[in-house]
Formats: sequence, C-alpha cells, structure tokens
Amino acid sequence: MAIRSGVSKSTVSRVINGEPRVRAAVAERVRRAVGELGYVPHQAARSLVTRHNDAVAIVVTEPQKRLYSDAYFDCQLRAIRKALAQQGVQPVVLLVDEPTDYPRVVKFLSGGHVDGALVFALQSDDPLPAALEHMGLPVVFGGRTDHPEDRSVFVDADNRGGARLAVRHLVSLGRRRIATITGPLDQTASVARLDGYRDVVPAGPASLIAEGDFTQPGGAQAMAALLDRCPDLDAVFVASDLMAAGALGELTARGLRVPEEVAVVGFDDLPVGESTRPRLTTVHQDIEAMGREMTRLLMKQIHAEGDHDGGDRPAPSVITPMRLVLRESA
Amino acid sequence: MAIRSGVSKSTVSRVINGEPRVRAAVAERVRRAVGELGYVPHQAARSLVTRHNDAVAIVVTEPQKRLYSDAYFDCQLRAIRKALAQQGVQPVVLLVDEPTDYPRVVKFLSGGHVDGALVFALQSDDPLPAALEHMGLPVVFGGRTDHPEDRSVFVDADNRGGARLAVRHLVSLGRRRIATITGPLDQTASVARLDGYRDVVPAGPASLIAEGDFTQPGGAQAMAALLDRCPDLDAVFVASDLMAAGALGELTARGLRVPEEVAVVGFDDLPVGESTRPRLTTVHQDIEAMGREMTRLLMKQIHAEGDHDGGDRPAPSVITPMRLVLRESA
DNA sequence: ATGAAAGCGCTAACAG
DNA sequence: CTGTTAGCGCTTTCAT
Repeated sequence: MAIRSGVSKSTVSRVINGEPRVRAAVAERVRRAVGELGYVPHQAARSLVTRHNDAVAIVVTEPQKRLYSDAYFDCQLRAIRKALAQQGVQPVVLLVDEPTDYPRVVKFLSGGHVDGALVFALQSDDPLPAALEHMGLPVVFGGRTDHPEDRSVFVDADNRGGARLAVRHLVSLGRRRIATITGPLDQTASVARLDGYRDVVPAGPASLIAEGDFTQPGGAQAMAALLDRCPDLDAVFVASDLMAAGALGELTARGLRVPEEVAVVGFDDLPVGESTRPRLTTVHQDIEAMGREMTRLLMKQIHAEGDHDGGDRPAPSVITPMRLVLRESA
Repeated sequence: MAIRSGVSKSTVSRVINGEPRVRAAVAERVRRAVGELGYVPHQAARSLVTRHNDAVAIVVTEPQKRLYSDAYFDCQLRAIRKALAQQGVQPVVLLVDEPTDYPRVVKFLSGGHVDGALVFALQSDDPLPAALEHMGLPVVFGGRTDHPEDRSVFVDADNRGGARLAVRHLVSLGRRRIATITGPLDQTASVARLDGYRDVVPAGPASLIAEGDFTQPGGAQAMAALLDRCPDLDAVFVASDLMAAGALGELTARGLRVPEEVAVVGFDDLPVGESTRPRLTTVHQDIEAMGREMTRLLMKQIHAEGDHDGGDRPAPSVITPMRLVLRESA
C-alpha cells in the first residue's frame, strides 16, 4: 500500500475515489506518491465491497455472420459502446460461436465480472436467454427472444410493422404479384418480417417466398429462384438491403427493368442502398437509437437493483418504429 | 454461504475446485445444494486470493477498419479465441476507436480484470504499447510496434520478406517496370511491405508507388492512378488481396490482359484471391498459426510470472515465415 | 479531516 | 478427510 509515501491507508482510498473531505495538501501528496509508485487500485478487491465493477458485457452469438460482415451490427455496436463510454462504463465483448463457448461465457457472466449484459442472440433457439433468465444479472436483449411471456427486457425493431409498411407501399403502387426474400428463418427478426409480409399478402402462394441468408450473393440467388418459379412477379420485398442489392443485380442481369417491371423494397437502410442502381427504396430503422435505448434500459436495471428489489414491474421493453425511405427502386 | 445445506465452508470450496481429497458422499451432497441454491462463486473474491481470473483481453484499436470488414483479422481472431478456449481462458474483447477510450481501457487492463492481453495496435503511432509497457501485465502484440528495441513480445508476419518474395518472382518473370500498391503508410505492416519491395527494386521511381487503404475500391483507385502515371508498367505488387482484387478489376476494365500485359501479385492469401479472374498469385501467411503463437507466448508469460521473475530473458518474439502461392495472375 | 478496525467472499495453510 | 484461522486489497463505519 502507498502508506509509506504519505499519511495512511483509508485516506489514499478517499483521495482516489475523489471524496471531498480531504485536505488539499494531503490529497496532493498522495496523488504524487501514487504517480511515482505507479499504483493502481485492484478492481477485484474494490468490487468485492462496492458490488459493482463499472463494466458490462456485450454478448454476441454467431459472430461469424454478424460481427464481420454486417455493417448493420457494426453501427449498432458502435452506438452502444459510445453510450456506455459516456457513463464511464467499460464495454467488454464476449463472442460465442461454438457450443463449447456457452458454459464458459455463462460462468463469466455469473462470476460477477460485469454489472450487466447486452445480449444479441438472434437465433430463436439460442440457449443463452434461458440460461441468463434466473441468474439475477441485469440483461437487455437486442431483438426479441422466443419467450415473449417472460419478463426479460428487450429492444427490438418493429420488424413486422416495417415489413407491412414496405408491402403496403408495393400494393399502393398497383403491384399484384408481390414476392419476398426472407432472412434465415431460424432468426426471429426474419420470421417477423415474413409475418408482416403475410399480413398484407395473406393469400400469397408459397412459390412467391424464398429464403435468403442476409448476404448479397444469397439475395441474388433467391431472386433467381423466385424468377424461375414465378416469371410474372412484379414486385419483391427483400428482408435486408444487402440481399436487395444482390436481387437488384440478378434482376438487371436478366434484363428486367426496376422499378418498371419489378419493384424492389429493401430493409435496414444501410449505405449500400444509396449506391445501387436504381437507388433502393427501403425500410429505415434507427440503429443508433436502438443502441442507446438498450444501454439506457440496462443502466436503469443496474441502478434499480441496488435501491429496492421489490418493485418488479412488467418488462419495460421497447419496440422502435420503422419508416419507409422512398428512392427509385419502388 | 452454502454451509446451511451441507457441512461447511472450505469443503464447499474444495468441491467446487475439484480437489480430490473429499469424500464422494459429501461432495455429492454439496453439489446438490449448490445446484438447488443456484450458488455461483464470486470470481472477484476468488481472484483476490488466487491472483488470476482465467480471462485475457483482446485489445483492438481502430476497429472500424479492422473488425468489420477484414476477413483477415476475422480469421486471426477466431484462431486466437479457439486457442484460448482450449486452455479454459475466457477471451474478452476490448474495442478502442475514440481517443477517449484509451484511459478507460488502460484502467481496465491495469485493474486486474484479466491475466494478460493480446494487443492489435497497428497504427505505428498508437499510444497503447507505451502505456502497457510498464504496467506489468503480460502482453503480446500482434504485429510489430514502433519500438523494436524494447522488450515487448510480439508475433508478426515477415512482411518485408514476403514482399521480397513477391517482387523477386515478378523480376524472375522478366518484368522490368514493377509498380506497387501499398497499404496505409501509418501502419507498420504497410511500411514493411513497401520496404521489401524497395529491397528488390531499389531504383524504382516514386511514380511506381501508390498508397491504398486495404479496401477493394481503394485498390482499383490506386491501380488507376498508377496506370495514368506509368502506362508502360508491366507488373504490380499489391500489399493485400482485397486491394489486388480491385486492381485486377481496374486492369480488366481498361482492357489490359493479366498476366500477359500486367502481372499481379497480392498479399495475405485470403479466399477472395481464388475467386478473382484470373486467380491471384499471392503471398501466403498462416494466420491461424500466428493466432496460436500469440496465445502460446501470452500463456507462457502468464505462467512464468508466478514462478520466478528473475529470468528476464530477451523478448522471445516470433516472426512467421511467408510463402508464395502461384496461381494465374503472375 | 484522518486513522483504526471490520469485513466483502473466497482460498490456503494448518490443525485435527 | 474436514473444520479453523488468516488474510487477498480494498471501502467503510466509527471513533477521534
């Protein structure tokens, strides 16, 4: 301990924690000693008594598809990190892709290393939500889980409503044979967007639905399949901008005019939609706002925890609204 | 504590830590109690005495350019995580892009949250290496820092040697006007590759050198600039496969035949190089091996720390060898 | 305004 | 084999 270089122990603690009632001269002396000794307080010891460590986990499952190729997620992650940083909280990212990662991550999460967690587990059968359910750690999910009845907190885009917006727009344009390219249907967001499509086109035959994988080539491929099955389709709602870009390419390659012959609406409103030809009409979601909202809900939980744990209100989850962005493709 | 449901305290500890000398019956009883109570040991308290927390940080600076668009880094990160997981160590990723992130990350790192850190700080003027220098935390750098004289441990590709390999190959093909497209020259790796080029083409005029940004469009743009300045160039060494793909596109767009009129050699050996037309001749680096090597060196440091800190040998850094992969582009 | 003492939840020596 | 005793490094009453 840095007693040797100043007065004594608990005063050092006070100085470091910036408590007011310390004489300026003493505080200065301590600070100098700390600087010379290169002393850094041991966070584990501190958090043992303060019960918090000013760090929260960002848990990402299936990173190979998300973290590295997904401009969407990139943006969201950045917003979250910024919001956390502003509160002086250190975000630590936990990646999980192999099944063997789960127990280790759960152990880490329940080990008291972090004050809370922001979890992105989009596979609808992901075991993580259930595992976190009863371990008492404040958690906010990004995207809805498969258990809407539980009291878990989540922030989700209004995927279903956004899809309806897109398809209704297509209908209002007079399109009659509206197809859709979905995301992987093991993800809740993909299913919700498909549900929105079905809300508007309830009688649509299965041949007008193709499952994509949220990648650009995947979008092109799905578009090709759709065109082979239903050469007379006159519109397509694509569940992501990246896939829409691929679909646009396939359409153009086949000599089909967009939007004259086939109208296209995407989803996400990523930069890619502005550089396609024609530029993409799409459903906008405010990713940054979602990120900020997630942090806000998490911090609220974290702080509420200490005060009184009696007030267990229903989960104050948030569904963010969507908005149609009209450009040239539809 | 879970005494209430079993015998007593330190025995619980023994059971949890899997110590052998505990009667099977008792162990079983404790385990059941633990299960029922949902008890999880508090890691902060544990690490306070054991002096380790079975977690290491992976610090990534400038993530916007690396983490999300870089298949190269993606692959390396995956290899590292796998290697760490095998040792039961939890990797926690710390992202830093804003200057304000530094103090918080340094605080986290020195706060005893992790046993060591793997640091990717490729900007040659990154302040992190210096900050970590004297804080006693075991650290291994990915890529060389700007202080080759210090005793920091790093794992780096033989960028200079690999570049020489590429350019010598071009020379052996009889090429006389060999250009190069570099990466951002504020990164040590880019500079090293340029140095390798210069080793072989010492008299090359500056007009044969164009700086790119490690992206595909950037590669195309640099190629265009090169072609405008030196229409008679007959070969180009491109410092990354992604840029090489862009350069190939530009060459083709201008009607230049590869490799007949202009030979192209890339760097990295990413999958993209196999899908270009013609397929890319490139310099291969074993990314996974580098990842494994980094973890190995880190774990070695971590374990050595406890034993005896007298044996301060010179830094056992590693430079991984490069290998030329011949395909059609040169 | 500052020091002394107690204790956060755990492991590790030491007894038994 | 298992319980007891001491701290790990810090914050926090409680005195002073």
